[in-house]
Amino acid sequence: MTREPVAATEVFKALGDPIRWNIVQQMAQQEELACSVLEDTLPVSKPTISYHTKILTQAGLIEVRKRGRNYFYSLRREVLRSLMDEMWLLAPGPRLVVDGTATGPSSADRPALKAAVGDDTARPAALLTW
Amino acid sequence: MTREPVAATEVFKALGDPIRWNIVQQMAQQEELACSVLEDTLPVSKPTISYHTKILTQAGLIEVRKRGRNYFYSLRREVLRSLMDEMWLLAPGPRLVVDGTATGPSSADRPALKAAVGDDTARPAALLTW
DNA sequence: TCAGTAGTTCAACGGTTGTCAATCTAACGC
DNA sequence: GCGTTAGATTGACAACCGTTGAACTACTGA
Repeated sequence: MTREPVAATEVFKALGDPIRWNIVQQMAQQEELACSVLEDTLPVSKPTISYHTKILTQAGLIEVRKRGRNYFYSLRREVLRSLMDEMWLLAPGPRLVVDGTATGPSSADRPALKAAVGDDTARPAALLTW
Repeated sequence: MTREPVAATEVFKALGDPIRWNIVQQMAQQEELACSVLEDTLPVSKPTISYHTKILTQAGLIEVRKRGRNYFYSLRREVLRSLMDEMWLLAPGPRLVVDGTATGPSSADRPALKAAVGDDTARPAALLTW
């Protein structure tokens, strides 16, 4: 649930707390992160961890899986990526666009800034946007 | 001032407010933005605008220039880019890295994920990271 | 010199956020 | 069933945040 697009500011706000940023970074290392690990690695109590994971969930950044009485969290990288897309619109820089839809959610409706990489021969798989 | 590296969470927090995100987006459109424009386009009082621009400045996101009695703000895009770099570490995806230092602040000390684009001939100017 | 203007700083206020102890719920092992 | 455990929820509280009117500072133009 909470699969409707979340406002960018809500995601930013979720990432704007040291503990939550720490959680997200830990999750990026593994495919799935057990709640008990957070209890060991974070300097806060259980209710506080629960509070922070809830905020991350509401922001769409993590996904919760319950297995028996254990909880496992995983990072929804596509949310992070679409946030990067939004930021890229404000501060464009070197970036690769795989032709078609492979780059991410919003690669299709981006301003027409594309230019072929390398020489002028057709190279359909890689376009450089600046 | 405030040119020392700012913590990622502080920048996220600065971006996590609708009014501040609006300001940043407006700044991305022009090279420089007059304070008076913000007064016209935002639904808050002058002191509030001052408060938000101060937070954005402290986060390193904008730069202030005073000309006579007018203030002009400009976006520091490199801060946005280095934030994207940090996020990219957590959620890698297609991305172009210009060889050397042209990509941004942290392209040098990134994990060794680089691979040459296209065929195997040396193409020093463009590296694809995945 | 002096009134007017642009924007900041200050003080105060209500609302939100982060924290924890206590409590609750659901699954586990016996 | 029954005690134990993992983790969420609740309630309370202090700290922080966003907003504003009022006062202030610095520049402008006559």
